[in-house]
Amino acid sequence: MNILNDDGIQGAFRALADPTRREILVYLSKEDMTIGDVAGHFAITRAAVKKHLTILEAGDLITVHPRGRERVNRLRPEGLKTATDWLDYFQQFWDQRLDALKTAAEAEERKNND
Amino acid sequence: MNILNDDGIQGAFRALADPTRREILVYLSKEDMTIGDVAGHFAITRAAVKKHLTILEAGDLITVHPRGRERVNRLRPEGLKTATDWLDYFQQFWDQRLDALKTAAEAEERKNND
DNA sequence: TTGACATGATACCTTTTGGTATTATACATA
DNA sequence: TATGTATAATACCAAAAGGTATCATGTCAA
Repeated sequence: MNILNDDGIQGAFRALADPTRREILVYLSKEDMTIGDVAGHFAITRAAVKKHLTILEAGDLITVHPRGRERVNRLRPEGLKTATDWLDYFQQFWDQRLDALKTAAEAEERKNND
Repeated sequence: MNILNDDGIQGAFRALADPTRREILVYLSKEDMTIGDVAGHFAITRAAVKKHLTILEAGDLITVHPRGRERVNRLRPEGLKTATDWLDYFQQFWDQRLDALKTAAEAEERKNND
């Protein structure tokens, strides 16, 4: 239970919950981008993009690097790993239980399909 | 971009965004539970738990099986795999780019730390 | 210095979300 | 059948989320 309550997980999953933010991560996976660059790919205002980037930064999924009057947003793979690690906890006993769960579920189905 | 826009991803990540729901998933990973069972572990009402379970079901993270007057909630590992697969897309080029990103980032740091 | 431009910061609006309270329905059992 | 129990379904509320509009700030360049 301690492993699962690590701090940072909430920020990461919160940031990942929005489709626009996930799409931003895809863009940033290919190249670093300024706010303007990112906003160019969406039909929302720069201010809205900025909010998304702030949430992504708060979730440690990106880092922001001032460069002159611009701010370059860069993917932070380690942050995404936080979410991956949490889900991997489940994978551990999927491997153990997946078959058992499946057969048990199917047996239940047959039993309950009256 | 198509792989990443698969349907179901939004439901899964939306469901995972709430800490109570993630904790419910941990409980369900150990044993199937009725709504009452789950509610027994939290300080919120049954109705609130029911809402969380509805969202988890909508995200295909659990399945619900009526058994008499009870409803048994069961983890659905395949649903969690939806989120894992999406994150794995990033892992692919972490492996390719992680070192490059790190060294590039450190170089940027040095360049920008005036 | 002055102007253009990229971003930051608020204020405000609407929708969604997490929660409670309440009432209704279904079912096991005495 | 009557009754207690498990869940369903609403209605409602407060807070958070996603968005726009607006104005301030900082920086590059002429």
